[in-house]
Amino acid sequence: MKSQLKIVFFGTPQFVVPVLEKLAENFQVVGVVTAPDQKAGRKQLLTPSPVKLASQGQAWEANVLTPQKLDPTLAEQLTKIHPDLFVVAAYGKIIPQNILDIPKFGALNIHYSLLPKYRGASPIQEALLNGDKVSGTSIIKMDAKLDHGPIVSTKEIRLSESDNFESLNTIMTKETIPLLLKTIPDFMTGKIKLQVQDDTMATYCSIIKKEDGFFDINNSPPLEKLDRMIRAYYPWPTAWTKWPFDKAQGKNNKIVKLLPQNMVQIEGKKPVKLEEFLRGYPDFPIKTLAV
RNA sequence: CGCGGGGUAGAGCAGCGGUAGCUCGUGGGGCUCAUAAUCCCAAGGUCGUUGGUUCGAAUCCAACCCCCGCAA
Repeated sequence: MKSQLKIVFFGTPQFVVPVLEKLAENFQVVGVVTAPDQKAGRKQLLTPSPVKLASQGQAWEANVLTPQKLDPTLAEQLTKIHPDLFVVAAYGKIIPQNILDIPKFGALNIHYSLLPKYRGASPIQEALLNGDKVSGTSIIKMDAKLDHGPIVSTKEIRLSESDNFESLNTIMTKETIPLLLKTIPDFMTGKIKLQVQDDTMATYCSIIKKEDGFFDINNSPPLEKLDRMIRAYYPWPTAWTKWPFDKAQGKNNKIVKLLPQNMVQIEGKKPVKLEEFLRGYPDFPIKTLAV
């Protein structure tokens, strides 16, 4: 039985596509807002966001919006659609209050941490960097402040020593989808009592930059920290360093990435096990990644 | 025409004009109570493809195919 609830979905990256798909199976997705096309790939071709690509051929294809700015024009477009609810998942921009006010039931946001902990753009990475044993996923009713609105529902997720950003992200999404599908009807009918976040407990994390993954090969961090970086920053930006290796004419600096599962990748080459890497590059200073 | 790295034995690499080499793995053998330890021997490569230059090319030139990093 498909609900007649009209939803507009806000999201951009690949990992959020399953959320959109499941929403579409259970509700009326009447529009999607996602990031504008960007140059990507080695050829620098203009590429639509994964969410936009996933919208091709779908019922809401005509209402895929890719605004540069969340301005009155967008508000007008959204108003025309007459949505009942927004669902926001890794959209990438802060949505102003006047837009959040458009749907009659407001906007829900999914966030991959146990709020108010790790508000911001990199909750999974932050949990991995801190070596947390438990994290989780939260659904909140959005307000204009960053990840600040009252909590609608949450679910704890236990982390393992081998989780990396990619794997944990997949787990989070998998756990969040059923929670979201269950939460939406309960939220609409007012069955759920919203829980205001305790701002005094809030912590924040900012968007990951490429340099965050860098470490000095001559002064590399303790193995435990390195291991956390490797897992938190995989597959991007990865824990990486610059390493000078001998070449016929002088020394050359190459980027070397450390990947989960004891894998190493030097610029221009495929990932290999550290053990194999060392056979070809016996001078590489890191001899083990075992914690 | 965004920038750059690379394609050489099963794997990771060196060689960069004169009949292919290192580490590891593999096979056989020795030493051991024994061994992922150690020693000896062996197998295994049309050096990405196609042309060109040369007495001679993995090594130089051209084109093409494939892989990858930056960037976004």
